[in-house]
Amino acid sequence: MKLAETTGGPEGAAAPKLDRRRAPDTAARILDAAESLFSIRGYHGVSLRDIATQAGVQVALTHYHFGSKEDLFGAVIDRRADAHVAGMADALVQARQVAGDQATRRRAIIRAFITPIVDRSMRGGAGWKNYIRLMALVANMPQQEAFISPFRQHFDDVIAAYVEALRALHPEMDEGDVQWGFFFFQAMITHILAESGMLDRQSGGRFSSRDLDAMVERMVDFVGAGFTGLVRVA
Amino acid sequence: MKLAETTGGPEGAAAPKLDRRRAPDTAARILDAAESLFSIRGYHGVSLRDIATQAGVQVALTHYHFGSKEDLFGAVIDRRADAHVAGMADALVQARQVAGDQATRRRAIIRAFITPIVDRSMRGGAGWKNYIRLMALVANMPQQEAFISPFRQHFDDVIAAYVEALRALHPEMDEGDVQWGFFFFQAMITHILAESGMLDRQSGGRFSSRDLDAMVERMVDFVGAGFTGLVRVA
DNA sequence: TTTTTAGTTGAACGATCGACTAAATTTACT
DNA sequence: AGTAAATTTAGTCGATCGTTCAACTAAAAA
Repeated sequence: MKLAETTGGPEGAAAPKLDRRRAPDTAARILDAAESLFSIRGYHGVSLRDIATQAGVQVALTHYHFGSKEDLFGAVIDRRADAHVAGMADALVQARQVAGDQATRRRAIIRAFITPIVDRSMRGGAGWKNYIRLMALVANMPQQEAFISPFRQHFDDVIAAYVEALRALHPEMDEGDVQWGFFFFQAMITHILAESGMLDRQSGGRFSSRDLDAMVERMVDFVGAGFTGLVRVA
Repeated sequence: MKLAETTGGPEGAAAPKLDRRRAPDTAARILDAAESLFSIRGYHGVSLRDIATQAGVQVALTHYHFGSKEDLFGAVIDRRADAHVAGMADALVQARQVAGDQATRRRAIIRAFITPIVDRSMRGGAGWKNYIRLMALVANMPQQEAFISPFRQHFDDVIAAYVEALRALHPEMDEGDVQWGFFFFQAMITHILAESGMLDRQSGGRFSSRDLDAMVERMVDFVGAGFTGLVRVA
């Protein structure tokens, strides 16, 4: 997954410097186009020529900047991953400081998990909306390890931290049941984010993206109450 | 979108012959291969040559029997749709006859919705397992109207019937909130079924398909309790 | 038996795919 | 200004894509 590198010219001489003479925005435009197209039609449904055309550049530039098609896909994932993981981790830190009864603190953690995702999708601009949709698309093709493993590499730790926070909050529950609950929660998010892209494109859908805030509230209600259903009664 | 059918010969004469020219199962083999491959790699990730090879037939036969690639995809969907819709409708009829308090009857409806799906995936044979996985895969690419609309055409009515049954059970709830709850429920199912394909292929996964029955129970617990969280307190 | 029809075969079509290269152009630094 | 590195252009490569076709086989109908 190399980024812009020299095309293997005579490397006998010269310094190893990586100073980027001029890269106005070509690489970013390619990433934007790839992000947008991959998130809608999937990896196989998009050609490098599609991407180059939408970016307004030559096909060869995709190879120059990002290598193979798979590498480009990985670069799209990597670009925003760290920022997003950091946002999710921050939200968890704040949620852990919420005081109150068990239900209140649980709702805080649940809300903390989904808020950064929906926030970026709704208010982070077109790029983030596409990125979130791409995350959902990839999360739904688990058969293809090659596509999903880059995502897992980035997000596994922070997800585990959320599960641990919920587990600590529920000493009365089986650890496995807590994992089930969070798994159900993730499944809901994944599907809804995949669908949200359509919903604001054609306004005839079930709800507009403006209603996503309301949906988050209903989701926190639903998931928070759902966890109580997982407590085994003695 | 014809299936392998007898060519309507005059069966008035002779014995109960089971004629069939010389293509006893070619069309079905093509559908099986397409179902299996589409459900794993998606529409664009599969070529007609892949399908023909796995079916052990010539590429041209896919066009002879089913027309274009898109038509073949539609034929895969259509083959099992009616049987599956009927199963879901039957389960709802039985669930409506369950007596008890609100929570009990609600659990019956929830369980009725997911049981036919998981049942067919686990105990319906390889074909049904692939079909269910394909349903999940398609449900998660809502941007592509051409792929999802055939599914909706089949399943919209029976899904509406489930929502109506839950709504009748919850006169105290907003109709919109009932729809939210069922939408969350569907989202969970969709994602989990997409993932279940992987889980029994590589046994290192989080759970084996034998544990799917246990998962259904946890899911009924979770969703049933989740609905209580959607009731607006006055 | 002859004719008709459904099914199958193997090969090819034009188009497009991902990958790659050489040359031209632009930039940063001396 | 000169130069070397960085970037962009235009084009080619073999492979594969979905689709089409004419020829052929075998069973059903006449």
